[in-house]
Amino acid sequence: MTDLAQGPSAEPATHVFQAPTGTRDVLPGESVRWQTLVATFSERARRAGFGLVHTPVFEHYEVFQRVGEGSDVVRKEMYDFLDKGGRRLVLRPEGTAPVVRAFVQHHPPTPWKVWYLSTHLRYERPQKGRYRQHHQLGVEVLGVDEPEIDVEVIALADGFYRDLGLSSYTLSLNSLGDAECRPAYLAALREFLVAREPALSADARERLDVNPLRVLDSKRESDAEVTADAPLLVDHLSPASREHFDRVRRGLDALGIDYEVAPRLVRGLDYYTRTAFEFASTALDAAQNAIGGGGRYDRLAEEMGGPPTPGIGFGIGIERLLIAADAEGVLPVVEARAEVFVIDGFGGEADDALVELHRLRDGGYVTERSTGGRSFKGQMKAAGASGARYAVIVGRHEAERGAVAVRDMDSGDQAEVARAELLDWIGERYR
RNA sequence: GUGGGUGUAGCUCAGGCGGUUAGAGCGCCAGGUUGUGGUCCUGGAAGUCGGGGGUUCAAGUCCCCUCAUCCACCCCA
Repeated sequence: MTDLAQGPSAEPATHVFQAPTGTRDVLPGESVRWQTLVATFSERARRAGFGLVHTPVFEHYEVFQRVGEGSDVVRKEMYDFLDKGGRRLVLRPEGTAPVVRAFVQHHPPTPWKVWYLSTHLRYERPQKGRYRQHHQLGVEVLGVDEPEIDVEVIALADGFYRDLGLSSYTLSLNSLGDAECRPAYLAALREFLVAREPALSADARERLDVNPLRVLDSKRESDAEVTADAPLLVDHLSPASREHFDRVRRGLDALGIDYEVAPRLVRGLDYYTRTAFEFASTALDAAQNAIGGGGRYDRLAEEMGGPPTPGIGFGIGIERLLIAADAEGVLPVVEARAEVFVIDGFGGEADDALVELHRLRDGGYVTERSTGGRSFKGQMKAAGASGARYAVIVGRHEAERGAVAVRDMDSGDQAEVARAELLDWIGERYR
């Protein structure tokens, strides 16, 4: 990172009081949808026995280095910097590595099942559905090897989508093999690719060295042609990986979760082993259609200095999920509505309206008033706009009788109610 | 990181081949008698035309740079 002490740049300050490139503010309205997402996910996770975990927004560089030199996330997208103590730190680009680091650090009993809502930062060129700061809901399970847990994890994501009302999405499934079968397969793949290297794109050739698997999921047509008859890992799985994969498929079938085997699905993080999966929205025509993805990472805990511990998890991007929800017309933005609106008929010369406002709020009602000393008529307009069902008019005429007027904003009916009975009166009708 | 599109009022957008005080719809505010919203009518506030430089008698309009944003590539959530 550049030295901040070099001083302010000379460029005009037209943009510095805007959210930085690739970041966005979540304002009321939109944030209500976030709350819905989080509450829905939280409930799903709770019922499946997951506990909430928070990890720091930054970690030591090495935590993510383990994620893999072959991944773009590590190679070119990390926000890394030296702090004032000379530590090399990284703003968290993904969610799994920090959770595994926490697992290794605290060595909780297994199975360790956690969910999270976390902020992620990656230095990339933003576009719709891809931001420099984004948020993910995710889960991780440490210490369970059996394929049924893979099914549980995938089913959790699927159930969450369905809870939200999403239906236009697909699940792609693949196995990336294990330590027994992957090395031999990689050698065979590399041999195949090296023989055809001149025909590959520059990007693909570069990947050939760092992670040949990634050449397979290149979206470039010319590369796809070259690798059309390349050996596929699903055909070279070890008996153990084969069986694991088959049992995951059997479990998904048993739960009625549709999927397609995607032999070229690799995913961008190097730590995946065996099960890898990705959910993609079919309601989006944009290139950013992955609404969730994950897989198994059986070596990661050990690589971080912990005991050999299998793991599996997924992440779901909130911003992107909301775009998919919009495309499907679910989870609409709902404006906040007041339940009761208090009109001050004293023109600010008495505090009666203020008192009623707070009695109503204490009584549990979403209660609003208008600010700015507006006229009676202006306050009525505000009451209408607030969506409140009742306007409580606190004014001189009624005050003489120790009462207020309550107007039903839908029907226009208006009644006089003793102040002492206001809460009961509204309670009978509202609740 | 590469290529392309777009930046005019809070929002969505008009502004011919440069030419007077830059417009519309929606929204917002205020009125349409004394304390009553929604519809309607009238009026009003609100714009560094993204920013900087250049060409010109004259630039929202043309040129260059820059910033932001969107799209594609790459990759991912």
